[in-house]
Amino acid sequence: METAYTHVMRSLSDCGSSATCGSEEQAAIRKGSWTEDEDFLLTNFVSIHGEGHWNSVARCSGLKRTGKSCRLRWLNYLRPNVRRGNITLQEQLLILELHSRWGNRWSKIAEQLPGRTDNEIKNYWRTRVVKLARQLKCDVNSKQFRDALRFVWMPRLMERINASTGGSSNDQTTFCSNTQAHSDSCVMANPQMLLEVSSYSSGVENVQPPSLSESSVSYNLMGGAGSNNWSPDSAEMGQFNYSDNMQAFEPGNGFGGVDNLWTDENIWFLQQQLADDI
DNA sequence: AATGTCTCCAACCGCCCGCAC
DNA sequence: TGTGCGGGCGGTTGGAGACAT
Repeated sequence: METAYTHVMRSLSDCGSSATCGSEEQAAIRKGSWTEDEDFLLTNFVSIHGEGHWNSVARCSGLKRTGKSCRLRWLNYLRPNVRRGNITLQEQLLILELHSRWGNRWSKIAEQLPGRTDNEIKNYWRTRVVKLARQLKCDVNSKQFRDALRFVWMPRLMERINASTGGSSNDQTTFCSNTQAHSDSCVMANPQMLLEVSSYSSGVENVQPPSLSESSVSYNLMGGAGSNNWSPDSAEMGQFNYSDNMQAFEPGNGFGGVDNLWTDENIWFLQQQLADDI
């Protein structure tokens, strides 16, 4: 029985004797935006021969493109099931979470967002998150900014998700640790979002996104005392500590007892950004 | 209306890794 | 074991459109 792989190899091998496969045709490599005709050619070629062996695809399809260019165009644009359009609130939340865990592992993050490409996520991060860090005049990789994401931005996203889904107390899940005493500061989220997060994370081999517990329903956003000091260790444990709530970001309180980044002006600015822009 | 500036994102680049030989 | 090639990944760039002046 012929596998997809052997089919591709045989097809491309056949192509090797084709008149359209001459190296002289590669003399002028095209760059820049793809035309409709090029998209059509590539789509047809891949639908017949399958993905992979992109240099051969470039040679044999008649496209005056590099293999890398063909691969990129296919993966980021032409491939079926590519999701286009705005990143949803749920997706934003997941990106922030996964980035806090994995850093700039865009392809790994993209695996958890069906239909989204690493390029798209990378662009989102650069245009939205890095921009915000720049406006706050802090490094995007600094602890201060990461704290801002975890304690302000992500809870804010969850609030907006709740608001947009119109959940009631019956169809929401309260995100509290079992030992959390401050019930008034628990974060609520719609189970649908959790299910989406859960489905995103299925199939991950070694590590699970930190948003999930074993049951995929309870989500420990609330740490114990002193939980405002985020650490990679706590993330590794699968525990997010979004508390001790927004008080830490109120003007004059500073944050984490550390620096002077969280000036009144910065905090006000951040909250305005999150309220208006996200 | 014309020009300058900013934002977003598609595409490119260079590095690295795995695999075949 | 060394080498070359293909493919994947993250970083960066450039152009088009939106917006401001």
